[in-house]
Amino acid sequence: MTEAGAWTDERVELLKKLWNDGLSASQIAAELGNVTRNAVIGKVHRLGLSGRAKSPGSAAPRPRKPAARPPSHPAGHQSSGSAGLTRGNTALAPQFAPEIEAEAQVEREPAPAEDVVVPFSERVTIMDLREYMCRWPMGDPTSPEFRFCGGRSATGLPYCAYHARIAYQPAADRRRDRNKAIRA
DNA sequence: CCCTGATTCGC
DNA sequence: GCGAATCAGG
Repeated sequence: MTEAGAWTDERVELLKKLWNDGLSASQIAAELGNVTRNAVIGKVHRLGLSGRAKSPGSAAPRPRKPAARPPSHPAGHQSSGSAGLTRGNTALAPQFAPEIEAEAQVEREPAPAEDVVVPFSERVTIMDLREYMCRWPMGDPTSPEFRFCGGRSATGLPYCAYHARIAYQPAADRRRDRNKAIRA
């Protein structure tokens, strides 16, 4: 039986596929199993796959990175039960170019408040809004009862995963979560 | 608060 | 080669 944390050809190929598909390192790690997102990223770099969705024209400035690493190496604290690598599996937004209608004037629907998807307890006012909270508007902004979704927003997104989908509605809906029943 | 990839460096 | 720790950013 091969080691679970070994990079076999199959795993490497799956890694390439998923990485090329736009999945995040943590998602790939969760999909592969028994590996951390760091391991995935490390392997990705080692394979030379780094820089997936970066600006090709602009060379990323890579000055110096002190990377001060203290001596003590605790290491080996991957709790979360045993093999359950299911922490923040937040859906990330695919990198698609926002369609801009320069000629046609598209009627903007006044973003129907999907109060049904967000419990009242989760809603927040602008006062309680944090950077990591979904800014999906709910209700009439002029109303004192105006609230925001307040859900956990994905990285770099103003909305939570759910509202991000509604807001952008990508042409090609990328399947995010896959039913992984293989967890015997 | 949460996450993302990038990099370093001991193993 | 591997990946935890760390950095830097969103």
